[in-house]
This record gives sequence, C-alpha cells and structure tokens, in this order.
Amino acid sequence: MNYNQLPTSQRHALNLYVKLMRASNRATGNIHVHLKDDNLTVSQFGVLEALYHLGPLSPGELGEKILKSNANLTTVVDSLEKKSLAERRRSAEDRRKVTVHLTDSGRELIARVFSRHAKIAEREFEFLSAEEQKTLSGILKKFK
Amino acid sequence: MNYNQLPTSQRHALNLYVKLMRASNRATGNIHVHLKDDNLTVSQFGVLEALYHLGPLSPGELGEKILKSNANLTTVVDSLEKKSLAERRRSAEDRRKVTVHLTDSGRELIARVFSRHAKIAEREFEFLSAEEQKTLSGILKKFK
DNA sequence: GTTGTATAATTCGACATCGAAATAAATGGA
DNA sequence: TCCATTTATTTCGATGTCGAATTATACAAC
Repeated sequence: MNYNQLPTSQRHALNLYVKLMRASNRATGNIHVHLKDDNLTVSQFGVLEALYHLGPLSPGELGEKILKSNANLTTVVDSLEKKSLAERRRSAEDRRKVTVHLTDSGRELIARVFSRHAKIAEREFEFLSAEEQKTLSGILKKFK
Repeated sequence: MNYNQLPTSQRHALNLYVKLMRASNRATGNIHVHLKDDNLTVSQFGVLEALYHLGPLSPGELGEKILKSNANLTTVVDSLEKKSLAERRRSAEDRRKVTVHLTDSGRELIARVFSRHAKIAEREFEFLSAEEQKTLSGILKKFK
C-alpha cells in the first residue's frame, strides 16, 4: 500500500505529523538523559519546575501544566515527597484542597537542574538560525 | 525565581521547547482518541502502520521506526499476535532473526484505521495555511 | 572443533501512566 | 437539617515502557 494514493493535503499532514513527533521525541530524549543524572523523571522535573517558577500549585493545576492525568499526579507528587523534594499541604478552609510546595532541598535541586536544562535546550536548537527559531516559534504558537 | 534572568537565547530555546511539546502532545492526544475506538495503543498503531507501508520488518527495525526500545517491541508485537493482527516468523537461515508480518485481519484493520488517521491528521493541521505548513515542515525537517 | 565476540530478541524488575471507581469535603436547595 | 450534586484528590487494576541481564544463534580466528 502506498501513500501516493492519498489526497495531497492528507499526505502533507501526515508528513508534518511524523516530523513533529520526531522533533519532540528528540528533544525529550535529550532532556531525559541529563535528568537521569539526578534521578528525576521528565514528569518529576516538570512538577518541580512548575513549582519553582509559579509557586505552590494543586495537583490538578500541576496536571494541566505537565499534561498528565490527575491520577498520575498523585504518583509523581508521592515520589517527590518520598525524596523530600516537595510536600503536600492541605488547605484549612477547604479540606479537599491540597497544594504542593517545594522543600528547601527541592528548590536547591531544581535551581541547579533547571539551569542545566536551559543550557541544554539552548544547544538543542542552536542548529537552527535565530530567524528559523523565530519562525518556528510563531507557527507553533498557533497550536492551542 | 524568574525566567528573565536567563540569557535571551536560553529563554527563547525554552519557549520553543515548551511549544514543541505542547504541539506534539496535542497531536498525539487526538490520535489516541480515535485509536481507542479500535482498541489500539499508539505503539500498536505505529507497528501496524509500518508493516502496512513497508512490509515485514524485524522487531529491531520496528523499534527504530516507532522510536521505542527493543524490549518494548516484544510486548507490542505480543499484543498484536494475541489479537491476531500480526505474526512472527523466524528466519530459517539465521534463527536469531524474526520478522513480523501482518495477518489478513491486521491488514484489513490498519487499512481502515490508517485512512481515518490520515483524515484526522489533515484536520489537525488545517488551522495552518498551506504556506505555514510548508514552512513548518521545512524547519522540522532539519531535526535529525 | 573450540573459543570468543557480535548480534537479535526476549525476560525481568521497576516505574509511569491512564481511565474508572472510590473517598472526602463543600455547597445549594427543599 | 438532610440530601443531591459538584469538586479535588486518591486508589485500583491494567498496560506500557525502559535499562540491564539473559538466551540463542552466527561467525571468525585459531
């Protein structure tokens, strides 16, 4: 079976889809490598980073940030608590609500890891010219 | 802690990274939804599709195609065999080698699912103009 | 032939992830 | 006040995924 039988627009869309996956996969892969040095998963890093830059958040909010299910957030936060990198605090006014806070050692860790992450991200894209990066960014922004 | 303290190039790279993840996540999410109708995971679909368009492949080759580990391929192929969508054949010349083949019902299924997939991919990107799609494709091609 | 090295796939153990069900707490009527 | 509904999170069960170790086979050098 051959792709050529497809309408052009579909063929182009499929190509675009594959390239998009390949690009994001490559990026994630490289991140993954450096996170392993500090024994963090991508999700754990995502949570720490969100807390670092946005302050305490609920599991629900964290799920939206890192694009994972609520159920999964429970596990991720559990693992961060076990490593004493973050902690849950239950709201006194509304006891259904939980906010997740960085601990001192969590903050110390994410500061270090994030700065490395930023450098790696920079390297990751430096094969594109500033112009290309700008164009790419402009187009990707339209994905909602 | 604030992003603004970072060098501009790092800030831009981080933004780009986030946008890339968001875009690919959105795409995968939509795929996922339609695959569930036929009880396929993204990996299972990837394998079926590769076999459909490229013919019989080894687990190793399939792993490269769908960007998953060899170990995982064993599981994915197992699940396809269990559903009688694909089957392993061991090479007679070199008995270490295995090739995975579509069964008739596998071929029938992937033909149907792939055509739906192509339509969904088309819809997925139609919010971008033909011009933008072309530009995006050109830049993403540079990711190797 | 025997041994060592390379290669292909699988097994194993440890997590990550999801959707659905369960739990807990707040809230807004009758 | 009590009940139904909504909201936030967690638990549960099933899969997916990885890296490392294992198994099976081929091949080359001696």
